[in-house]
Amino acid sequence: MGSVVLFGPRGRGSVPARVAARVALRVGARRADPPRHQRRQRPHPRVHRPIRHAAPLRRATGQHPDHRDEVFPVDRGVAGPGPMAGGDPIEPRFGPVRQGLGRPRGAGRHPAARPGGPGFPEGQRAVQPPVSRRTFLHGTTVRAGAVARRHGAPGSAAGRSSPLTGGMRRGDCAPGMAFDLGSLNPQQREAVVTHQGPVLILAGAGTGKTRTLTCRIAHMIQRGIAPGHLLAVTFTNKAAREMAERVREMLPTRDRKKNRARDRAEPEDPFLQRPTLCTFHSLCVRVLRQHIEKLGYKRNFVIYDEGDQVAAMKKILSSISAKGEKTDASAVLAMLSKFRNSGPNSPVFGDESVRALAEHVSKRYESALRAANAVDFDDLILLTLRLFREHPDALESCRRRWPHVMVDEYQDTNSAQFELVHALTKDSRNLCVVGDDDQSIYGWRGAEIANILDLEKHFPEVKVIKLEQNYRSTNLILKAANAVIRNNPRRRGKNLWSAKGDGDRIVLHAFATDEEEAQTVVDNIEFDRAGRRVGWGSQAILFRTNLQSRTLETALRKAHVRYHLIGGQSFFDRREIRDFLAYLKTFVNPDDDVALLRIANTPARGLSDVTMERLLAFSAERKTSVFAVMRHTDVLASFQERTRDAIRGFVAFIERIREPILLPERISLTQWADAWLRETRYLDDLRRMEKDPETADGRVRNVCEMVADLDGGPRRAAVAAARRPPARSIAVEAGLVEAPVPVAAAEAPAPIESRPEYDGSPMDRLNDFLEDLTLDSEREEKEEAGDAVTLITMHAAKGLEFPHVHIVGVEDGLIPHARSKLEGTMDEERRLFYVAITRAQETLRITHCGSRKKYGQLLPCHPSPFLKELPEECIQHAGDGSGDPVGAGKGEDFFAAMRAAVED
DNA sequence: GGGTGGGAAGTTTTT
DNA sequence: CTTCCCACCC
Ligand SMILES: Nc1ncnc2c1ncn2[C@@H]1O[C@H](COP(=O)(O)OP(=O)(O)OP(=O)(O)O)[C@@H](O)[C@H]1O
Repeated sequence: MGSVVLFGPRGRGSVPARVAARVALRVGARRADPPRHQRRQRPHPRVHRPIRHAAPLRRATGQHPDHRDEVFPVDRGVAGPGPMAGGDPIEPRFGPVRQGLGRPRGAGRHPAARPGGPGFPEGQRAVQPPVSRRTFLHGTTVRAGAVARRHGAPGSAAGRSSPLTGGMRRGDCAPGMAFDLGSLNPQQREAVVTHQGPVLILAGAGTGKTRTLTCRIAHMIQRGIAPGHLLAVTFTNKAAREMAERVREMLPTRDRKKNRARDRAEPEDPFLQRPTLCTFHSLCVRVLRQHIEKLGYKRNFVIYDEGDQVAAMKKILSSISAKGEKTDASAVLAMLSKFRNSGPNSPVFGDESVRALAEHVSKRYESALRAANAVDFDDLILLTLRLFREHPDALESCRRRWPHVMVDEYQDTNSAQFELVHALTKDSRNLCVVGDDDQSIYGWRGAEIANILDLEKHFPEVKVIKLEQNYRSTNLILKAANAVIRNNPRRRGKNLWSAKGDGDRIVLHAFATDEEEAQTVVDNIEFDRAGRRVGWGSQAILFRTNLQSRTLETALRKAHVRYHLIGGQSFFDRREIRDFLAYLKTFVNPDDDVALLRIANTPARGLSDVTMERLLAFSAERKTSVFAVMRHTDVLASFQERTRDAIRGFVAFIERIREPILLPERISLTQWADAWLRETRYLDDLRRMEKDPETADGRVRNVCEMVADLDGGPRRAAVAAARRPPARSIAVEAGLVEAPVPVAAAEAPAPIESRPEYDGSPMDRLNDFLEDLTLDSEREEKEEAGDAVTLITMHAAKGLEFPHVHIVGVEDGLIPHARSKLEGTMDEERRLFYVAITRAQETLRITHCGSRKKYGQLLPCHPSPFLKELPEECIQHAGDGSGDPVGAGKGEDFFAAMRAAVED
């Protein structure tokens, strides 16, 4: 593992999209069917990952330098041992501080100063965020449905200075103001300067909790605590990156060493290390990569995503249940997850036989994963706990490594995560957690509000800090949010206030259909942009379910509005992506049955359902992997000659392809994958199976981009692709890049030895790649996708803020969700609505419709009961489409008229 | 062993 | 409306 700020996601280019698959390996329809082709499964018609189709433009517009400058390790300044657990540093020993930066206190601040702006200290420019503004502009592309993306040239007008940009940022601190304590209110300051002992910041939305935490990190470093000793756990990888960025801006930059993709050697000296900012899961991966052999796993374990989990579970269920009987594997997994995560007060299964069955299934599942040297999301936490329990030395080394622990969004931690935190901090007592019980929205995932409300039980001496000033929203928005959340029982009341004025009223808007709703939201956005110079980037559309984004996307695309969809699990659900990843996993570890079964006969190579089923039976009987039994001579002998040859050929293929990745020599993984993909003719198969040539192209391109990503991530991918031999490159074939002109082709590629993207052994790099994808699927190449509207679920919006927010589909059955009524989780739904409202800084529009397309059928719906909880004086009803003047001005009418004119 | 068509089923939120 | 599964064809 490298010395990285964000591990899990390495500091390299990274890979977008998210994992979570319903599509799984078809193991398990009655005993265990091997994978089969899914037919007629087309890629999502919507362009979910616009990025994925942008490659051609990428090259055309040129690359931008990788500006990923490092801040840490920071200047060590005074030599001396780092503070040990519990010991406070003696003196500020932060190194030579650049003028105007990092002044311990009282430094003047210019909130308006942005990078490059006037009054900005020399040298600071370089710290501004990498200018890789890639945006997608719909409708400018070559082919329908595809999306082009451009990135502004470094420093171009697309940059921050543009009045048309804006958007989410959190814990914001303009560079230069550093963590000037004067910019904090007294309560925040107290949290920031309290470095020792447990601290709990329990405060409402927008009160600066995250910012306080960020400043605390910077302050601790400035006061001489070794950066390497700090651990801050965030809820998402994105949040971790943002926090790292903020901390970076607050501290002087010194060592400008290039952040190499795989700088595995971490300096011993904690002063030279960087603080650890990541999610619980990334943290555990990091710990486990180091220690997991103690638990009997191999170091190169893979992490199963949801699709893999379902596949594994199906296999088990079908083997134990009567044929024809089908149990919902994902439901079983959900139950299992709850059961495993919910600590001592685990739910009791009413029925004894159910309980026994659950235990049995759970055991089988665990051993299946272990046999495949795989762990799932829950395992990451649970195995780490087990490691700590069974190997005190490992625990001890982690405690020494991170004597200071911080957790953001603490209200959403589950029991296992609490235990983890507790294990780390029980002795040092240096724990700072931050959260808001009103924003606990992950109960369905095992989150325990009790973790935050009962922190005193475990840390009686905790210093509780309350923040009451909201810095985010105008008063009417805040008032409405408070009024809504007040309807929840059992909460810690808060008195939020804001110094911002009343601001605009919340605009409430009803529509007949969801399409109208989407259209009007887009109209409003365009009106704001044209008439008020409000950039797309400062607009966000929030919805309850991922499905709802479709209608919105269609409307946005039609209007040529750039947008940025967060979440939505399509990319990695695609068949070709899952296949490709299964191939990689198989090469990493052929004993991974789930992966192997998926690709064994994809493309068809004579290993039919029946054959694979028989092999699976053999493997169960002999308690070994499918791959292993494929090499047992007696097993082979039991097959017909043709099948036998097919099996032998497959085994030989796997062994031959994985050979180079078992060696330490650095290689180009892109070329490697390119070679075996061509050998298997997988892409041809893909194309053949697809009726529509355009979707086929899309699929092939997706795979090609993955292949290109293997070497150093997307940013370098285009370069790498362009350098490949023109004639045979699959990238060229796929139209991923244009065939390089002869001159470029003649240019000798830099030797592999000197290219940082090849650092590390192939096996390690593959593991990193898979890990990034599984853990941080959300990741964009660079957080700022340029000026684009954000489409996001209410859940994923937690912690973010936007000047202008649209909440759509606020209807009974969506929020609160129909299911939550059955489950009795109305309170959580209300919190979710509260979270959504409190994302808005300046304006908020809430919409709902009278009917909504569902199953392709228009179904009636009714306004959410939560709407009645909004105080009348905070809201304003917009016209219902009948021509009344509406909230945002005449925008809607204007556009509606225009549209009508155009469409006729 | 491989490919096709028809019918059924299902839709919360995510590391 | 979309995706998954099964039964039936070649
Ligand atoms: N003392 C302060 N002075 C000025 N602005 C502040 C101050 N504290 C926080 N802010 C600003 O308030 C906004 C909200 O801060 P932040 O995101 O840290 O709040 P939060 O409590 O973590 O919110 P949430 O509960 O929604 O996650 C940010 O834009 C931040 O820059």
